[in-house]
Amino acid sequence: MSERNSFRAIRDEMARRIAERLWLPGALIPGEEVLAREFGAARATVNRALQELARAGLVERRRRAGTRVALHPVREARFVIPLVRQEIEGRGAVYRYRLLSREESPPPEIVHARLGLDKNLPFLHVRCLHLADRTPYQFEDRWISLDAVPAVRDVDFSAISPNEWLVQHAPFSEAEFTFFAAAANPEEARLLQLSDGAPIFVGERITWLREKPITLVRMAHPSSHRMVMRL
Amino acid sequence: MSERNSFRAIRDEMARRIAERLWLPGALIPGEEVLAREFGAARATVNRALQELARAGLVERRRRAGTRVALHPVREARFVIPLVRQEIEGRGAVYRYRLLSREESPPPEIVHARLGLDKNLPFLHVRCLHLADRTPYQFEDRWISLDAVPAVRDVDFSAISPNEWLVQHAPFSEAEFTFFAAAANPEEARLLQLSDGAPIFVGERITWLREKPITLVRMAHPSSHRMVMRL
DNA sequence: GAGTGGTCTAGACCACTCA
DNA sequence: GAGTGGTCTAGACCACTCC
Repeated sequence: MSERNSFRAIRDEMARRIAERLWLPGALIPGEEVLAREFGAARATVNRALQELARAGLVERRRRAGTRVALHPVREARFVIPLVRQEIEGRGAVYRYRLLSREESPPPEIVHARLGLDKNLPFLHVRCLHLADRTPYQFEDRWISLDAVPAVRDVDFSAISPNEWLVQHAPFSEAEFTFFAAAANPEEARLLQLSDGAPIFVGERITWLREKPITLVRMAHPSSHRMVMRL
Repeated sequence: MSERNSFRAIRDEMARRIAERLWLPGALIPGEEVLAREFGAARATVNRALQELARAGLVERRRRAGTRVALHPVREARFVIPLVRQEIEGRGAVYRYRLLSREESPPPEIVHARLGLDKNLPFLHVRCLHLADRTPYQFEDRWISLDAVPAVRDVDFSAISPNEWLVQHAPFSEAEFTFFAAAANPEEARLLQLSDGAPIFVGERITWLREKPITLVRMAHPSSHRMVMRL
């Protein structure tokens, strides 16, 4: 592993040259063929290394134009989409779950607009609370499309959370996440045991399966919540 | 493109089989050799398709054990680390920048602890404001290690923001991001034109170059701020 | 020990884009 | 048209892990 000619070694060596300014930002670096000769590797191996650097945002590649060191390393971080339960248990706390309400209901205008729907489709509205060691951790307010996930009609969600059930029964192909800060409304404050207007951390998620909206969920956390990711 | 035997087509077809439960969660799927025959492709091509599915969290692969459909699709989203300026200009607003203070100073206990430093190193403390169309967008409060980035002593940051300068002059190898909601303290409220105690969205970022801390920054946004990522 | 995925090679052809 | 990256192939060997 990490031999002189492994794609990892080649990738890391090239990353080093970029970090240490041997290859300057904006500069054209040698072509794959040349690098392959230099590193004593096949072109495919160099290609793999370069593709990883491109994915990491360190270089920009274009056919015919060649590979350049990125001017503004538009790097990206990855973050794992957790199950609330795993998130809580991962912190060594006991996970508890409480269903607050579950009813079929037409979604309010704002939800409708958020999902980009033109016609009125039947939805299931589920509200529940996730606790860590008896402390409120997340208030989940969710709309599930009965059109996209009809099976959900037969699930009562008293034992399993919608989060968990959907992960196992309703695959998605696309998702959009939005995070922001807000002031707790009276209900959120009560459920999360905060004072009125206290800052909360909100995550909103919409998922689709092939253009069809599956679910929209709003997850509210007390301001002690930390969302962490590493690069 | 997307021919029958391209790695994309193979990847998408396998993703479809997983989404439609033709391959059940936890089930072992055929080996690369078998799949290669089925798709009329080389094993390397199937391998690339499977590696992408594994990276997306749809399958889990282990040597000798084979490839299984993930039980809990631990999927991950990617988000790009933006330059504030690009973020603002990307919204069609005019970017403005104001330096508030710049001074060498030993970091407070809390910063010190956050960086995991044992000895007292010299730091540069920079505070500045980023505006979108004259509206406060982000208050940046940053500590830069003079030990790791000595060149920063000669930069006065009145014309270029530390964010932008560092991206171009101080590469990093590791980064940690933390996001949370908080209540604006009096200074933050004044600078962001909010009322005292209003909810703000805070991003904290620490970057390292080979174990050595480069900078710690706290970025505060008004609660109208949205952080969005797509999968 | 044997079976699976992980990686590498050498060669080939294609796709895109610049001149 | 020509040069660069993008992808595929066929074959090979290796590394890990389960039996």
